[in-house]
Amino acid sequence: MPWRRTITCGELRETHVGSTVTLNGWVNTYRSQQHQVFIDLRDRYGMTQVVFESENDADLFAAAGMLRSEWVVSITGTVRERLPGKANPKLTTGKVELLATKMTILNRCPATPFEVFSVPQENATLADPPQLANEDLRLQYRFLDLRRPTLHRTLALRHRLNKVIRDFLDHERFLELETPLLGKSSPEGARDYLVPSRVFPGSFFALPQSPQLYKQLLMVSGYDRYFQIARCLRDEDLRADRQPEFTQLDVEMSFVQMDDVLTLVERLVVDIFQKCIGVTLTTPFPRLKYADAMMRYGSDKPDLRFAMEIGEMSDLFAATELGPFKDAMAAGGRVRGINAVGGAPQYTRKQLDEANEAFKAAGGRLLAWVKIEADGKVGSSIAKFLTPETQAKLLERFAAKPGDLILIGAADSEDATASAMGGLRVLLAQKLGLIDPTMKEYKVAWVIDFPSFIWDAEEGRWAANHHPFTAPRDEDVPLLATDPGKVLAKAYDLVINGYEAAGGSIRIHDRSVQSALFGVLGMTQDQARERFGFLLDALSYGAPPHGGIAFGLDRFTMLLAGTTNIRDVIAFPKNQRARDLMTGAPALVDDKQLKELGINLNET
RNA sequence: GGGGACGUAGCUCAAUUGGUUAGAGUACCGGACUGUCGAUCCGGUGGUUGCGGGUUCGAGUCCCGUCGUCCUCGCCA
Repeated sequence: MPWRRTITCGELRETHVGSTVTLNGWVNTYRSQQHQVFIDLRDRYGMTQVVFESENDADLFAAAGMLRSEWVVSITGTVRERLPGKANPKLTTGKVELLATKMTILNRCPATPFEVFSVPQENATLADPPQLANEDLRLQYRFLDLRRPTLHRTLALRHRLNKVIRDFLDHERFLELETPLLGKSSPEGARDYLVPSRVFPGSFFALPQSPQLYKQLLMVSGYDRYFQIARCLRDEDLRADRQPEFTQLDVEMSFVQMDDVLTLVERLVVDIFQKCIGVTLTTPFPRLKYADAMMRYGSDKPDLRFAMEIGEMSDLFAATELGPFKDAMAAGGRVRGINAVGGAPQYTRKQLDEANEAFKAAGGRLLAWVKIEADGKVGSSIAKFLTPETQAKLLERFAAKPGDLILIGAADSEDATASAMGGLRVLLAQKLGLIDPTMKEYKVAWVIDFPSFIWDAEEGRWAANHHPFTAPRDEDVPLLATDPGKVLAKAYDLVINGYEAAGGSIRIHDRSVQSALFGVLGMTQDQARERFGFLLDALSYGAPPHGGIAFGLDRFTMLLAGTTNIRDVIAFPKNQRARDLMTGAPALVDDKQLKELGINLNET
């Protein structure tokens, strides 16, 4: 092929001056003058300026004048140093340019529905167009949006992440094994995506929510160190950090205890941060008990980049006549406070009212405020109910200084109070500018000692917090029979900057413990067998002690890339309603296809 | 299912209290220009203000409905 490239658009330097090369790429921008046409030619690797001069070849010059953005061309020419003072420091190739002698137009491109050209930056990288179009339009033309250099970089980062993981785990003697996509629906957990069976009309496969059951079976089969970079599917509503199909790094190990898993994962995470973005993390990662995390940060995945801890205030208001606080505590809730340090000037009375409304919408009873003005004067929305002693204790407890804003909230249960205050804590931090949206700082921690069970008030029974094969702490096993709410699990979450990056547990391999646990969940042996028959079978045939973890790789890539939008780290994502705006999926299918599957649609 | 924000030219946005012919930048088309680099300069094309209904002398603006996108609560072993 005469047009085949001999070098990429990011490589030419002064050492190439004088040589003849061929570049292939997209026209990024064009600048035409009377006697020169300049083209910035772009590919994955960078950008190179090509110049066409009228005095050399009139036909070629005329053809160059026709070029438009996003045309695909092959250009052969001579590398030459730019004229003195004409170097472009924003381009890595900026000291040279290609004097074109031959051009092949490989493909034309109509005016694009939005601008896709790249902008050279001061630090010699390429950035997005100055104004990004609406995301739905960009998703519809994802193949154009994906030309953006930041998306190229993010997907390359994702590749690197996968590679580092595979290298690390391979070196640790893990086997990468695949598990089925077409499986069996289980009643627990998220809503399944179903796939109808043609051979068995009326029967359905379920796409996996995770490879959880299979990886435990692999342990039973003696593959004592397994991992998989697995696609998982859950038919639940989406968020900025949730897609219906997402990728997990699934890991399981035999003959291990919790510390073995945590230590290995710490080494892996350190390796990832070092090799993917050059950030050095120190180990061991701090371990935070679930109960402490909920008390101090109001979240089981606290953002530890800022302090601003929540404090217990129930004792100060034990005898209060303030209705909402009194009622909340009578209902079993708590009164807790937080000091938005230096926040007093940032909040008007109206904004505090809005904060109260938001707090109530999040399940709280009342969010009161205490402002310490610059002159030390104290104002409060509940001044009538604050005795001087209470106020003094309050200020002392938060080490309040002039300019501080203390917010005190109550809700009808301990959990509700904690999470409402936790939501408030994050809002305050955002408002006070304590959170760097570009994620240049990373705070990594484990959250451990999760309760094994949560009370399902609707159903009036205990439900598994993690999943029903999560082992309780050894010392808590007796509590299964007496006080299930106090049982803590050998479960752990890896939390980074307020995101749950990974979660896992040690599994039960002891039959009597498993029975006791099913008992708590209100399941008889027969019911358990019916639901999890093959796994229980397998566990009874000589299961080794085992445990593992699963990473949300999309979220992990988000953290490494410094974005808060999961669609930025997935080549072809779905929108918030789980639609693919490019392909139009999901879509209606032929009656013939439905008929083969034995499916009749309801009239709607 | 609930709450919030948004929808105006291909794209990004503006349009005073409801008031005359809905503007700007960019893209696109044409022209000019001796080295540009998100080129510049001059000119031009481009609009069912998401869609439907209502109020009004008059609606981009107000009201109702609907569609779409994002954020969020519920939901997410």
